[in-house]
Amino acid sequence: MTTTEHVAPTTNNFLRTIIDEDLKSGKHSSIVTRFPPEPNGYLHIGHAKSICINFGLARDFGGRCHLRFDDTNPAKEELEYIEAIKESVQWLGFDWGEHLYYASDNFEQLYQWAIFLIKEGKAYVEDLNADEIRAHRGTLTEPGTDSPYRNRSVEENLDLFGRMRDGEFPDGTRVLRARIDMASPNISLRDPVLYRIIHAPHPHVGDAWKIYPMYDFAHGQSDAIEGITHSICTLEFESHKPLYEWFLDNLPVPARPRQYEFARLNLTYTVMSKRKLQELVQLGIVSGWDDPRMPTLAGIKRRGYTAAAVRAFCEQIGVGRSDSWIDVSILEECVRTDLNDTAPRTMAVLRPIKLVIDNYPAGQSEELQAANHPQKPEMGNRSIYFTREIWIDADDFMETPSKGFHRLTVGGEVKLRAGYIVKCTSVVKDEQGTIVELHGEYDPASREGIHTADGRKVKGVIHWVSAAHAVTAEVRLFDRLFSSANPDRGAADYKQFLNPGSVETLSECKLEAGLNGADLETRYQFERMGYFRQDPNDSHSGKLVFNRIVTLRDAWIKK
RNA sequence: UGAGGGUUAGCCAAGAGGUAAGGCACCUGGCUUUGAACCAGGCAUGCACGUGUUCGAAUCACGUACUCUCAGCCA
Repeated sequence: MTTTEHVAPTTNNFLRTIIDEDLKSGKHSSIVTRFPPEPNGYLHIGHAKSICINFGLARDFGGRCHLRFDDTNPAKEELEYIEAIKESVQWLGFDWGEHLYYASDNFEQLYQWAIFLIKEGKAYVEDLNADEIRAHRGTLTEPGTDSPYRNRSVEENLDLFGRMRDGEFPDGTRVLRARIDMASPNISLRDPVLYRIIHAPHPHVGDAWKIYPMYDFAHGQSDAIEGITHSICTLEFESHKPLYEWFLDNLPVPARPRQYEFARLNLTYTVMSKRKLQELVQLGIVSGWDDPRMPTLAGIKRRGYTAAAVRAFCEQIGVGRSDSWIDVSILEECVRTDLNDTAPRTMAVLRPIKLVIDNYPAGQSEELQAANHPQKPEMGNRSIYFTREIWIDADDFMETPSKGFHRLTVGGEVKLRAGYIVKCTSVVKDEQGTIVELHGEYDPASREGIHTADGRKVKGVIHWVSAAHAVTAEVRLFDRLFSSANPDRGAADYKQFLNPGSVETLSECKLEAGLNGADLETRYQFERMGYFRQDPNDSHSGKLVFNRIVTLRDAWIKK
């Protein structure tokens, strides 16, 4: 890649070690990996880890990575998801080139291999129903027992399997099973189901098939067909590895891929299971799969996170085999690091309160230059305007300041960022006693620096916007969706840990005029407030809507 | 004693018999017109525990504890 992104130096991991050795020993001259999602939902940050591992390894070792849809269950899959998944992978910055595959494109070959197993006496048609099969399977501590149909003749199996394919039997009446070992301590080897009958249209191959292979019968063989060298999946598939290998050993496959497992990503303050994510959408707890609070790639993208930041995050968390919990703050820190570098600065007053500069003439205005980035003069300046009435943030004023507060107070002075030093002289309140307006004076000689005419240093610098020039916008502030670090853990319903304040909508925010009509893609730093970007769905010229991507680090608020 | 994994600092994580990388977090100090960023420094006499092998063990052996995964016609 040619990006100049910040990426933590890639540390070694067990997969890199394995690949290094395979390349060095000549076992492989180049590597082929794959990212194999089932198109049954939207991708989330956990998938991003897998994508970065698979595509990243291929990139770093000069190999290639395929995108393969593991579309073996038409009951759950949809075209919509296929498109959304492609888009997310591309958004993350990866390219499968010519190598887009579907497990369903291998259905005929898989079917022939099933027949091969039947002829070898290694597969049989099962007439038992699902409950009976379960009863025969045994338990974790007890062996299973053979099905009465286990010893059918090859001819009968061939006949029945052909009729299954022809659609002669209804769903659930028969399955094809591998004939392995009902007493195996590894349950996935107790005559696993290979094919089941599903009369449903398939998003990729239409209604060509009435029987569909299970994951186990499709995955390794698809890897072999595509010439995958390193088939990398998550740890829960580890117990399937002997089965994965059993098929490769017992079928005339064209290659011998190897499966390796890594620990899936667990992130704090969110849930990651597809079922729960879907429930949040269905119950209307979030606005959709792309709600900016969702851990989906669609949500993260809409929120304004950059792909570079997500990649840096995946690089930073590493790859291991031990169960781990990554704190969301690490993801947020990656976003800040990326945006600090690239985001132009601007000022926005989120909770406006008016400050009237009594010693500045009404109707007058003056143009000031503000740097777009304090450390990058090459990013240029922008014009802002100083006038008699300006907006400042309500949080930047305290009538009776708490200890350590160094913003504006009555009688106190503060520097307006890129502007003058102002002093607050009085407070105007309504009958209820709420502050409606502040009055103050400015020091005309204080344009440069933070020192007053008599040499004192002003402690606070605050952001502000000219009332005469400001544009009004809606700003959405997001917080974590859950108030518990592990809403998923324990017996309690995860929904009871929902954070009621996960979104706060402020509708009367005052922004610099330059933000009106700004490019939708540009991420800005609203100085002292965080990083923001327009909501791609809801923001338009008539109504500006900004999402807060992430706050700035705040050493003051922590105290 | 069903099988298979895992355990290195608060959170991740490198390490493959030669004396504990790195990142985040945290703490000091510096710099600063963002309480931001940045810079400098600090942060494991110890690698779940125990025993053994060895001149030498996070690395090897044995045992123990805790923890995760598997009993879908899901992936």
